[in-house]
Amino acid sequence: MARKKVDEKTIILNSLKLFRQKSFHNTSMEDIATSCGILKGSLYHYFSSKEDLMIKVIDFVHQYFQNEIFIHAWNEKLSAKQKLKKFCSAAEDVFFDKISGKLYGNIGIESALVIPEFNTSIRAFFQDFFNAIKHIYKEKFNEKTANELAERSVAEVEGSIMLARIFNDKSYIINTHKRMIERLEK
Amino acid sequence: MARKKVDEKTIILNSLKLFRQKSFHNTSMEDIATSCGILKGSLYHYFSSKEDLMIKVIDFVHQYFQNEIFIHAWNEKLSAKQKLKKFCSAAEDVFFDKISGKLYGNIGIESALVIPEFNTSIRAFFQDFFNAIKHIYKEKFNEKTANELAERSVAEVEGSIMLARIFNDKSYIINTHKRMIERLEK
Amino acid sequence: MARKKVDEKTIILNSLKLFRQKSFHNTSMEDIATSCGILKGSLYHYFSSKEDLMIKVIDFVHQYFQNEIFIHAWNEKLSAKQKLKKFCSAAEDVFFDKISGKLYGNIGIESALVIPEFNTSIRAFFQDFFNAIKHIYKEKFNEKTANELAERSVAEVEGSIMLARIFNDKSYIINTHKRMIERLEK
Amino acid sequence: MARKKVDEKTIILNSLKLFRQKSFHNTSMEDIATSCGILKGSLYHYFSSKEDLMIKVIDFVHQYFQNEIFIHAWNEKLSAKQKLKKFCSAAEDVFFDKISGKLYGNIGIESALVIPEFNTSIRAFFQDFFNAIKHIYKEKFNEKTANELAERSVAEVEGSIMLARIFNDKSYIINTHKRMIERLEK
DNA sequence: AATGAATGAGAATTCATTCAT
DNA sequence: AATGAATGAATTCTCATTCAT
Repeated sequence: MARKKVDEKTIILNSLKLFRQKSFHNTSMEDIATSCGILKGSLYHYFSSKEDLMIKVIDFVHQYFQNEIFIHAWNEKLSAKQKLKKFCSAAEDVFFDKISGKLYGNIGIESALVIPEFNTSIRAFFQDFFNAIKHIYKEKFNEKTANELAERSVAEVEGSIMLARIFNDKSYIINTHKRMIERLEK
Repeated sequence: MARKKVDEKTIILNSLKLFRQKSFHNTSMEDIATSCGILKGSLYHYFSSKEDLMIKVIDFVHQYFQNEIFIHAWNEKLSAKQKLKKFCSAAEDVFFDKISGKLYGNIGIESALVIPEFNTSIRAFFQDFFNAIKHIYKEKFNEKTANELAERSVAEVEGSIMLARIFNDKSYIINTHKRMIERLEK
Repeated sequence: MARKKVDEKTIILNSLKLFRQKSFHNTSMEDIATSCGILKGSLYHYFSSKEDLMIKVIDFVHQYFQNEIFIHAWNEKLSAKQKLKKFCSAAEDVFFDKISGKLYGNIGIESALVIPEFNTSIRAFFQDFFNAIKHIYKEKFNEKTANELAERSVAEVEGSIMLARIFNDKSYIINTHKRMIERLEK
Repeated sequence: MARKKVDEKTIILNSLKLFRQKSFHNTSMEDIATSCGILKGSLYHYFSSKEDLMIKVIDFVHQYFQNEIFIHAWNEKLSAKQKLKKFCSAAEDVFFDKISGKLYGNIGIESALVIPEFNTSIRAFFQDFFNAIKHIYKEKFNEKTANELAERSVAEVEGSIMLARIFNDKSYIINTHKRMIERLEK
């Protein structure tokens, strides 16, 4: 069965790391292959193109966020505030690499407009992000208000990730999270 | 032979349009030259490299925002609310192309990390953005609160521009602007 | 593990079909393997290279034509005209796929010059083709005339197969066959 | 205006030579560039893709045949026999390279099926080939007969070019031409 | 100033082939 | 025998950049 050096998931994880560090366009298939310890051509066993790989990376991120972050919003054993605290704390773990101290970007931002398929996957991600936040706020607020608070929160989180990277300062994200939690208390 | 077909500003304006529509990486020097009615090689009379051009585009945008948008924040003949309304309305003019109906992106988002020089220019831009908003809020709030409201506003605006493009729906931006104005009333 | 999924002949038949539909260069080893229900690597148990496979395909075609088409020329129970009619009818069965309605090409044309070994096999094929036709015409004509008629017929048949494919119209081949039969009557 | 090393026509001529010697698939863009004394990438100044180049090569051949060979069929100062003799003699000049002694193939044969655009161009070529021959035969024969003789001639010529290459013997073509001329005398 | 030709490095992708299991 | 993973060389194509005119 031949010496297996990598599997699909490893490639996706390595690609994700590179895409978040250097962006989609600044990462070559060669970079990805090297990071996996295989040759460029071998990537095409697993993914039919760089774009196919990107879509699978986006979907992996989506699923990861679903399982590790969004999920807290739906845990009905917790109060709204507890949900949101767990949510934010899990999100912070994703954006700050404790080991390297690096700040990671959100892969969607730069790639959304490259091909329509990327946008489809990215919309699905944000829809679930929005739904999770809205569900939390609905414990305290009516439909309309929860909706607005969720829209505002998603925008603010995404904007603060951008600012955090530009200024290399994670407090933008932390402050946004604090405000999201405070809003529950009013 | 020598007569001028274009000037630096025309190239910058055309580049800006393309970068906002298609992003830095998806715009080639050829695209830019074509949009200006000149040939690729001629661009190098004005800019030493694509990156040099990009920096000048960012600085142009910075200056444009300064003169057309941020400036309203410092017009002391206006009330805080009037300032902010003018500010937001001017910003909307920049992001929605009334003629084509298209939504334009924020060039900074995808290019900030390409080369350090981009980041320097982009930081300067956001610093002035932040200062303008903070100045408005300071009419009604103390230093600390104004600071926080400005940080929040900048993040929310940037996030909502991203969402507006992804979902092709400008109401994300309009709603953010509304909330920014409401905050003055509390 | 070891049980046979395919045999050499199945691979040759599948390859032949693909080579005739898509040509040698436009058919990959992967295409061939897929059409046989096995994996690419497994082909190398039967054939040492794509070229080795091609030679065996050509030789198979040669043998097939020998047994199914050329053979009628040597059946001395038949008249020359009967021989030729059977010959042509059998040939038509090979070039028109009654099920798919497709027209198949002659594999030799495009591959003759790829490697010398192909040419050797292809020459042997045409030699036998020519001999069969000449034998038929010799019943009615002298050596020299039969020779010329055979040369002419082989050229015309091959040219008409080409035209039939280009114009997707099998009547080129049918008309050529008609003329070959008419020539016996003069 | 920079040192011009090649022009479009030179590239087309060099490509034609290579395609006829080695076929479309066995000729790389690198081969073509080298034969022109330029680099691979420079070819894309003149042709947008290898296929685009191929179409222009086919169209060049078409035009060349039109001006150098088919044209004799329409020279009404000549008798039918004179037309055909000039036609055949001009054609022979194209297929035998007097300098190298090499026999050239007909580029259409192997490439007709690669992309639909090739087939369109190749059909146009054969249509004009057929029309020219038919016009000659119409001086002596009625519509129907001229039609059939033309169809037969085109097929026979193409088949004999193939045989000439396979057996490396130009007499296949010469004999076919002789027969075409003889048919006028019956 | 502008041109247009050429460059050359590098990108994605293809594919016949090898080989350990 | 068959697999499936990996190889590595080749191929098409892109694109920022240079430079003689």
